[in-house]
Amino acid sequence: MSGDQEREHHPFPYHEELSAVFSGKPAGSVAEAGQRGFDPQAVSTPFESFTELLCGTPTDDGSLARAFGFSCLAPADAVGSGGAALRELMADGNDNFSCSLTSTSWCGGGTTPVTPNSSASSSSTEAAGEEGGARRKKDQLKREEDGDDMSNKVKKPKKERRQREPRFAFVTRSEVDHLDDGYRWRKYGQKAVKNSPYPRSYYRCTTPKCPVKKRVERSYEDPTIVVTTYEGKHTHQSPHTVRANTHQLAHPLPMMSTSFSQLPQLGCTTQQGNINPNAFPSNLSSALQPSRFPDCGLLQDILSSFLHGSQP
DNA sequence: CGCATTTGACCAGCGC
DNA sequence: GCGCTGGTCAAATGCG
Repeated sequence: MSGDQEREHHPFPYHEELSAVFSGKPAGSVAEAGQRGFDPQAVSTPFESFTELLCGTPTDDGSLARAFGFSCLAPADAVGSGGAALRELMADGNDNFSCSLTSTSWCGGGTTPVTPNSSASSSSTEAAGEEGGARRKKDQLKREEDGDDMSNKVKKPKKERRQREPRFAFVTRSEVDHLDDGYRWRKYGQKAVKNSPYPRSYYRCTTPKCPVKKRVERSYEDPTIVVTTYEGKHTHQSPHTVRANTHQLAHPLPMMSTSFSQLPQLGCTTQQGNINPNAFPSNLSSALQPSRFPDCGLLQDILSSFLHGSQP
């Protein structure tokens, strides 16, 4: 595929979605900021606390944030500093970076649909371009044959503008695209990502009425880096958590434990946008008592597994 | 057969 | 207003 050559050069496959998550700002505005070169002055919206972000608890006491050594996944001004740092880190192939969970490979617990290296598909914009146009015509023809004209078709009622759920992202070094995080996901879409040969996949939690969605995409500069963006809050317990509880935590979240066995590598971005690789282990255990975490879903699983791992 | 994935189209937002 | 892009839908297909 020659799409790579046609790519505009970017120091880093920056995705506004990710920075939106990091900044707590709506993607659109962050995208703007990104296009303007991460002007920190332009980004002043306070972001939510980490726990608020994850659990929706307004009564956050900030302990988690302190434990992480930063106010959230990224401070507001990190869209400027951290965002740039993020790019540099990614470009350098640095293992430590803002809440990146560096694992050499994700040992999915059996149910992981392993997609080794999403191929450099034909994707890109050309797929949606001429080819897409042809397909559209084809589909139009098909509809006409079926007597199904769009003009006659009773269109679905327009969806009212949805409010964006808080999002956060995990940047993981992994060989598989879809990381098994204990929840069950149904893939509902895939899109070519601009400037990247790797498509972005869209997943929805399969639990009825659970609004959580996630997007998974790879960095084109470092295909081993997977960016998983979560949106929303689980309205249920992780099936895996239930299972783990059933087993009295004899082997709590085995797959997660495996994946996070390299947590010492895990770094956090501080308020200054610096990497604070030591923030996790020392502070987390004191701040992240299980009682502080109601059903936070994914991250609870992750953190609890981490805590169990660090506090045998 | 039921559920998950694939895939092309549609729709809305945004920038120009 | 137009084109581009991200996000979603839903029919077709695959798989256990």
